Amino acid sequence: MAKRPGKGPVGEGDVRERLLASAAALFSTKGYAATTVREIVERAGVTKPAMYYYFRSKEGIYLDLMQEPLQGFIEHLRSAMEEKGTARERLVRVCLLAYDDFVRNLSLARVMFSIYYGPPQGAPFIDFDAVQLRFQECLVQALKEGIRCGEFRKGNPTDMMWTAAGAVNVAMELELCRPGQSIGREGIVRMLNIIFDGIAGDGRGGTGKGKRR
Amino acid sequence: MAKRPGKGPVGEGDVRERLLASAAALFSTKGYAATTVREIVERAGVTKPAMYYYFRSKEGIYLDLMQEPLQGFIEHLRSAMEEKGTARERLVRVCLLAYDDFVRNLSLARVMFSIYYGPPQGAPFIDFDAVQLRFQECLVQALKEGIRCGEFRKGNPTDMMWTAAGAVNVAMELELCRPGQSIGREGIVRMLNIIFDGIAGDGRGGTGKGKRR
DNA sequence: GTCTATATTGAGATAGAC
DNA sequence: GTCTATCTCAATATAGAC
Repeated sequence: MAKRPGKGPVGEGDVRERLLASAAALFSTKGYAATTVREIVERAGVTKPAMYYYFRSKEGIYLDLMQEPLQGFIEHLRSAMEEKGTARERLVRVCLLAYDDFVRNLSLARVMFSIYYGPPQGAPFIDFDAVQLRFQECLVQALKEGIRCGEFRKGNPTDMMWTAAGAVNVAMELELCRPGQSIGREGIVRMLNIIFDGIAGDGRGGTGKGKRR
Repeated sequence: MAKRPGKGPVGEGDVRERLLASAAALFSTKGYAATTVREIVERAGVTKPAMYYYFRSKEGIYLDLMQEPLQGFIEHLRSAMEEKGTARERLVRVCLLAYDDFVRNLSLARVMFSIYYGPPQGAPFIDFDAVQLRFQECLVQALKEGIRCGEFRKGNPTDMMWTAAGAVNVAMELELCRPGQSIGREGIVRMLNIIFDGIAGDGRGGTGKGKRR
């Protein structure tokens, strides 16, 4: 009532949005446990009861914050898998999609990373693993199709999936801890090309050790 | 004085060791910020002043805990790079070494992961990036030698390094969040073989898309 | 060296006015 | 809806006895 009754395109954002943005920034720079609600509300320019009004607790604002981008990613995966193309194209597309979503929500992705791979920090449980699994299933599906139609050589699609997922993860992790040196989408494509083509000698006179299978 | 004056092989561990073990377990299951000094000392079976006697603070026990394995890893890298072998063998060796050290110190590695890739959680700064950089330099060195002597095809050694590092990271991350399904050392070797050999069609009648360069 | 007891600070959360 | 003021509890850290 005091500020905006909730009408029209909000310029700076209403209280709820400001609280979410503030929490995202703080959780991602200090961590969930190390962030206090006092800091969240101060940064948002409101007081504590405002936070407890919109979200029931510190856990509540965390859950509201994280779950929406995760649902979005699942949805993006679904549509991407419906598009056409060769197996290789589909694989690259899904990898870049994951990376794009990651970068778009970089702050929350940092929080997710630290909780998914590390200790929960007292934060309420979110099933990040289910999302990760969904992503990996998409990769495996593309790889299996590629193997079936002869686009890829025979082999263990799960191993191939992990190798490709590793390339995507590396690009994400670079974005997290050396933002300036990130290799970006182009880097992912180059890594995937390496995986597709291999790096062992191509007859230029190497030792030829790599010619297995 | 009350327990052991510090003589002979300590069976269960003296107070200092018990405190370190307790802190490692708690930091890795709850996170640095979410772990309290009270929990650390209770699990170690001592009282708070004992902790403040051996370490000056919660930050102190964290630093003592993390730094020793990091120094060990740097040292292991150094000796591994002095051994002989083909570039491919050296690359695989360094990757497995990193993985072995990671698994050996899994609890602390989990804490490191969450702080290196995520928010610092209020923990004092440790230059994990310098260690990571050292590891990557070893990989690049092996790759450059392999390219120079024709064992690997020409290409960007940095991109190749990231791809290999991604494979190692994936194995580590699986160990962290799906310990039962970890692909282990053998999985790393299989992923590196994929990177060496590529997964694109090998003339079995595929679309032949992969034959760039 | 290790304890009991306590100081001190700041956390998450709420009551109740407006 | 948003505030001031405050409750309650647990955190890190320390003083001082033994």
